[in-house]
Amino acid sequence: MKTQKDNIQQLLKNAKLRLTPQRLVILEALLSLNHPNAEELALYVRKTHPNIAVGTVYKTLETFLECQLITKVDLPGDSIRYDAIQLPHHHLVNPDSGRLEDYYDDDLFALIENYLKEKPVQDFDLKEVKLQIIGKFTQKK
Amino acid sequence: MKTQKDNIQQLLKNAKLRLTPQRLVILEALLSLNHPNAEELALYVRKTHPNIAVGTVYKTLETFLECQLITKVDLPGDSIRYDAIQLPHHHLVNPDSGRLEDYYDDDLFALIENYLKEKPVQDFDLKEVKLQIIGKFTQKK
DNA sequence: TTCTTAGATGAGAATCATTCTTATTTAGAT
DNA sequence: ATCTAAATAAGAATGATTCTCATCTAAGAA
Repeated sequence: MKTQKDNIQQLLKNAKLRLTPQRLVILEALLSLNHPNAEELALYVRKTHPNIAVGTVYKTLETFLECQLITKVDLPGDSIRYDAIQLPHHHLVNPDSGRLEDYYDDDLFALIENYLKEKPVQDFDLKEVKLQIIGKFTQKK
Repeated sequence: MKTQKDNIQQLLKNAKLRLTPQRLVILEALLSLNHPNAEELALYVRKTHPNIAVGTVYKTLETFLECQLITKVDLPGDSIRYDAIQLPHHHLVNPDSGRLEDYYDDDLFALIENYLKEKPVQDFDLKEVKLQIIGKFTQKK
């Protein structure tokens, strides 16, 4: 029976990173919070590591980015948010409130990627597509 | 025979904004440069207005955003970039180099929007979609 | 178990993109 | 020409992020 902690450890081992307590809890935070920024991560981590340096949070995030454990998330004018979900997904965004949610729809992904296969972008080596769906949430979270 | 300058003036008049020289040249820069950030705009403007305050650039951009003359452009971890193009378009992005280009394909837009009409996102009032196509440019600009 | 070492962290300083503040200037109406 | 509200200039302030350097420690070897 693998726990979340085991999964997190496995992710770090797969990435050949050291299993420091700080890294474990930061990755846990990234998997638990909704697209947290550095400040939100720091708040979460400080519950168990009151003395963690904010520089460590940033440095850890940078390391995770380099290993592609996580990605940065687009949101104009907001502080950088991070995303640890590896499954293909889109983002629902309300620019007014800054709320950001994952949206999973494999068919939509397939539709876009097939279209771009049939009609490739010239002079561009496509790696992935990201769709932002902008609007308003009509249901309280 | 309308010049670009006339067009710019018309855009500002339509938005009920005053036609200050600074605003004229900033909008010209926004229409001439490729998704400039504030610094790039300031450099462009300083050719004709050496004493412009950087705060004025930012304040002008904010005013243009409020009037929806321009939009901010997503690019994780980069400084805010701005876009004055009003026609529907996607963005081609190379995250490694930071290069960003417009990509026009009305069919792709229609495809996505039709899909989302047929399969609406629950509890979400959709306003627009933005597609980022991530990869590498294979042709020198 | 101990030792070693390269990697990671802590603490605080530095950077810089952006926003704020206040005095001055000016676009546009009359 | 005058007036006024809006816009600008100049510089200070803010805060998210990065840098620096001393210290700590995960993990591998013995």
